[in-house]
Amino acid sequence: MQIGQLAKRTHVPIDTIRYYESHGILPAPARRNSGYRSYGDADVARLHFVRRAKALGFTLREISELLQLSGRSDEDMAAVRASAAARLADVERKLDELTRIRDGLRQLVTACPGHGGIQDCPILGALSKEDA
Amino acid sequence: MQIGQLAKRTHVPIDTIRYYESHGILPAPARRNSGYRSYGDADVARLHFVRRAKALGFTLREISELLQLSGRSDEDMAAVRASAAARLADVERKLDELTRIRDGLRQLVTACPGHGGIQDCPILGALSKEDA
DNA sequence: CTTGACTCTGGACCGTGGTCAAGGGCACAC
DNA sequence: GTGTGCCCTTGACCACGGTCCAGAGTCAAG
Repeated sequence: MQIGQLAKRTHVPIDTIRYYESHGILPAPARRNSGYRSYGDADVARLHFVRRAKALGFTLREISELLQLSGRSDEDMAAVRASAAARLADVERKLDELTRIRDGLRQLVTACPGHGGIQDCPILGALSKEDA
Repeated sequence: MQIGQLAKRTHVPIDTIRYYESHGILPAPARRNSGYRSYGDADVARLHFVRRAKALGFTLREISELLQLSGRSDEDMAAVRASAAARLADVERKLDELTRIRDGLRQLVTACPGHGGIQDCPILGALSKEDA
């Protein structure tokens, strides 16, 4: 399979596939005599892996590490679990933060009557307050 | 007040203040004969505004627009409220997405026994699946 | 008068995750 | 052998939000 086929099957753009290769996320594939990259089903699986992991919020660096791990059959799965747990903790932290932000915005929107002179706007007032 | 004082009072680095000015977030301040920027209390308030709005997830572009609005006293506050409401909707969308991600990660972490050969790891298995 | 702290400008650089373009080679049909 | 479509590499460029640097000017204290 050449790169265009791989791109179509995985819905990952060609440029992005080459970008992944150059940044160590994907292994360098075999080449034909022509220099064309030659891919197999394992590469399709790897790109699916990348897509799904990205959807879960893993960075490309983390994905690369997971893929390294998955290639070493002597490894224990503890490291993989630890990575997922770290991601989970991170996501939960972000959820907390975003929830606080949502509550703050709700307060602002609720307090604002939505019409009248701008100098009376409680949103702008609240944002200009000294104390963080 | 010169830029170093403003930086100290607002806990915004000097370079960042100049960056804001060059990107239209802050107005160009008056200059002394020496060319030094000269700030007043209004600039302190504006930087507090920026800090707080950033903490609420507004982009610099949005903050800039809010500041433009707040400077035009003939404006109605409807536009301000609309901006905050748009931000709120955006945050709620992100919360939903992040919640889905959290649930996905929880499933993975729960399913993984945390030890054993990597070829049996349910996390790597789930991530490699074809279907998104 | 010198020293040190502060400020000025312009432009380079960072990380993240790509995206695009130029200038060339390869493969196959007609 | 020429057209068309695919592929190659290198390197520039994008948004975002800064951060840092060099080389020069300013200002106050000792």
